Amino acid sequence: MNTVASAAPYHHGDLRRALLDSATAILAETGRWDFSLREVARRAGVSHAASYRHFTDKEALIAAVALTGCETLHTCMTAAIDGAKGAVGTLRAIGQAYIGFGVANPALYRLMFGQALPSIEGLPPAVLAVLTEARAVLRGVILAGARAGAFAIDPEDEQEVSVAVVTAWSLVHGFTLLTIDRVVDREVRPQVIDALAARVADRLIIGLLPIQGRR
Amino acid sequence: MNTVASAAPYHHGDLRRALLDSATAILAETGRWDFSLREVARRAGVSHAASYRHFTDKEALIAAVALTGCETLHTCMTAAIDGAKGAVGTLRAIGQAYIGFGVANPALYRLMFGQALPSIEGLPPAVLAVLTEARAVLRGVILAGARAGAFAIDPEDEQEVSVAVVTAWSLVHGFTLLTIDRVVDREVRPQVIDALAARVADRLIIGLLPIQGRR
DNA sequence: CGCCGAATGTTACCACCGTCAACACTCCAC
DNA sequence: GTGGAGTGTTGACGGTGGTAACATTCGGCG
Repeated sequence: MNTVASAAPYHHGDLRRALLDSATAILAETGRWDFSLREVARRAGVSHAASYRHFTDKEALIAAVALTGCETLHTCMTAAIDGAKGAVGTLRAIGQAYIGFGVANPALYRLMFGQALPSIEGLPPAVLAVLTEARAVLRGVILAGARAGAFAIDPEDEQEVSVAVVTAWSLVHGFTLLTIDRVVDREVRPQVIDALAARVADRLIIGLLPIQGRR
Repeated sequence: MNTVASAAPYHHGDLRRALLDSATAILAETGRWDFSLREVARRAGVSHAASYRHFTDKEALIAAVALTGCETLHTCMTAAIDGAKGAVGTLRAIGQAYIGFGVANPALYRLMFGQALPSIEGLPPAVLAVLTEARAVLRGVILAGARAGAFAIDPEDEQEVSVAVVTAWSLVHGFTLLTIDRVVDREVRPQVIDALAARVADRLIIGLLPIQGRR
């Protein structure tokens, strides 16, 4: 029993958070999520079995990391919407935020969409909820644009709207991954990813604009 | 020493191939590539250390599996080109072949673009070569279309062509992954993926067409 | 204050894994 | 035939995920 502040207390305080931070740090440093649970524990300065008081599983820990990523991504997207004007501008802002998050956190992004999703079932419901809402946000933007006549989409046609949603999401998701994986880098090596992303987005948006608005 | 044919011979014959097949089978069945090397060996009816005569590493085995996937994908793409006419038709055919491969081999696809690519460096050069050629094929198609006036792209503008290549690849890659991960399924549940893919592709292609060709 | 149960962390242990080294069998070239 | 090269086996090592039994601390209740 030592009341000196510098002595490590038996109880950690917030070990759950500390473990998450350690795991996230390792993920960011190595780009891999096949680290050992024991290494995470070592890093948090705790014995290897302590994590089982906070996570049922190694997989559960990793899922929790992925969840924080989903939440951050969602925050980025909604923040981007707030600062944007017009349907096209909003769409662009969302895409930019999305890609920006992925490029800034490549390993986390790959974890979220690579391992955490071995088919969407069996996911922590929390992750699923965030993804669902993210899609709803995108759909809302496109729908609003369609209603305002900014896009050549019939807002009453569910299918057509869905196609646009899937198209936009696919483009942004694919671009993010190709950029992370450096496949894009070898095609064009842009000063800034943003510039390329903007031009790629243009190609999509041109396809969405009504005839008179194009080019 | 037993000359009876039914006795298992000491030498396997083509163990390398057998190990690859086992690993591929496990991958397809479970959707995961964190299987144990020992399980692969068991499946091939061989002792746990035998694989080290054919693969330096567990990672090497997995990379080899990914390589076969890359080759198959490349084959699918080139085959699709042969049967297609016109720039738009060819582009559509490539996309369809690409998506079809991904959907038919979800785990393999995810392995190829999820784990085998922790940034493109450090990849087996063979994989890299296949990817590079795949991109060249796509670029060739788009360039040809641009030269023929089928797309609103200046064939002399390297950047513009590259943007189109990245856009097309991003869209197809993203769509494939979202479909594999069942994210798309919850947006629209199409009778066939093909129909959705075609409509998504249309959105891209409309953006590529010259003005007079649209809609 | 003192005590007790719940929460949290530790140690000890298990089966299994990746990898290596030493050994066994088989095939082919001479 | 014989001797190496190639291929498969056995056995061992340290590390890992996971569990159980034990230790420590905290918070509430007398």
